[in-house]
Amino acid sequence: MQKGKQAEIRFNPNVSVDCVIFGFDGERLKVLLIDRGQEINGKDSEEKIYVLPGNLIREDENLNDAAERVLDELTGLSDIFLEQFGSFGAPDRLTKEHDLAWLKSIRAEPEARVITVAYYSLIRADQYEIHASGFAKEAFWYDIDDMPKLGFDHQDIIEQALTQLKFKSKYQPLGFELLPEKFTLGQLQKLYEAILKTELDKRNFRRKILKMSFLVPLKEKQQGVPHKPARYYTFDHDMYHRYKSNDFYFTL
Amino acid sequence: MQKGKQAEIRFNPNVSVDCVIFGFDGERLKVLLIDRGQEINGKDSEEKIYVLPGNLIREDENLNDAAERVLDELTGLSDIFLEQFGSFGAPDRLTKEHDLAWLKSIRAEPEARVITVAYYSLIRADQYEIHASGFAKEAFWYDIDDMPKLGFDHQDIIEQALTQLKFKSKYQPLGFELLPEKFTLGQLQKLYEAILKTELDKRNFRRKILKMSFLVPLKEKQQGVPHKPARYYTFDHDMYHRYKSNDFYFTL
DNA sequence: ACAAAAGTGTTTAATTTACACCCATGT
DNA sequence: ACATGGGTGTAAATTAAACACTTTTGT
Repeated sequence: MQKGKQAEIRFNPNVSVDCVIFGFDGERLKVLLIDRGQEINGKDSEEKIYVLPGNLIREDENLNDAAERVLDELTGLSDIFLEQFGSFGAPDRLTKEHDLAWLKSIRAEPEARVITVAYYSLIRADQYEIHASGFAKEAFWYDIDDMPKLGFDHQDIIEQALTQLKFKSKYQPLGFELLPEKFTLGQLQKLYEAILKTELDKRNFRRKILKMSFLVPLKEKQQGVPHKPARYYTFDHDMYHRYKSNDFYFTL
Repeated sequence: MQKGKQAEIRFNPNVSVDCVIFGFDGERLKVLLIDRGQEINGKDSEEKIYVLPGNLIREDENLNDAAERVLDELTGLSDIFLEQFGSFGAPDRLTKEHDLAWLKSIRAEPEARVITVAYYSLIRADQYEIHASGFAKEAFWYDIDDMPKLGFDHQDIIEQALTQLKFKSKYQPLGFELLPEKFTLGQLQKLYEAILKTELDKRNFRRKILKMSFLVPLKEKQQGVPHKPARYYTFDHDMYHRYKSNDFYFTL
């Protein structure tokens, strides 16, 4: 991420990154979408088109850096662990008129064939502040089961991200890189339930998840809740990686 | 642009595909590499550089098609199920002199920043014929534990492909899309052992693998082997996919 | 006092592991 | 006849699944 020599920044016209940021609010799984600020029917129709935060990569930056930069530029989110999960780029990706129209308004080569490298992450929706900027007019969390019309092939990209998230969460302890600092076991269970769309037995869940040695209980407990306050846990990165490299698997 | 044939074929200068083809010969795991036909020290030194089969994509083809085409063009392999597993493209990917020298000999824009989308597959090394063509002077199987010097970041790409293969084989029944038509359970076990680098108990392996309903025994048996001939099995694609979608997991 | 989620064990069923011998064939 | 890998079952240990009540807090 170098700034300064403004005139020097060149973008690669053929490669972009897109970020699928899943957010969990304690109840439901959401995705972060941006309103690209395009009036679709001339008048101020309600038909807006939403897209994933994404943009072209710079010629001098690697893919991961590009993903982090673009996410930051459009939504203000930084220091988020992003995991690459696939690349998309059918030549007929640009089939919708409004997509082309929009590209003409922001790109030097709007008709260039673009391959996008997709990343995803999972964060606590309420622990980060979103600030739309750049061409993002607004940025919102959308419930995964109730999404608006999306530009390009972003619907497809999100679906694949979800598949990946489900798969990973089933066979690995939910990429804890993707999780917030501290959490209660109830929250963690709800998260799993939201991702896997099943109900889990509380006692069995706790036993299994605690058997993995990288969950560490904190002294801190919930406050101000109208029920028995739950203990917070955090997780030990070192332990986690040792565990991970040791060919582990687990199942819920 | 590159080929004299038709003036119409245009390549995207910034995006390529690379194929990591794993081959199993009944004993060991190999990778298919091509000799790009470059004399490295002027004289006929033994220091050749090998690369994965890969090349730029066309402007009008999607990524999967590009991978299939490029693989076919360079090695003669077709009808092989390829699975995308990642994209690579550090801006400093082009650090080796000989890589640049070679690109200058075959590309219109040899210095362009290239992002490559990587695919892998696994086949029976002895059931396909390899015919090097295009810029591939030769194509060989190399033992996974005894590989020559590789161009670009191909060493890294292969390592990640192997990790992916290991991971998948552990949690899914080894992408049977990637397997040959018919096989004995002994061969299948050896394959798993080669990938996972462990020994497996024969009886337990058979029980577990047969419990999955998509392995179907054939009437055919081995012939001409100096021991009790083994039964051949094949696998039922439909069953496999039904199984797969049903949230299954399994472990060896 | 009540509503709401936290926290905690045991019994039963299913799965995994370890382990050894006979069989069919080619040389 | 012998060398080679194919093919088979069982008992013991581990892991998964089902299940209900008491605790702590805010209102």
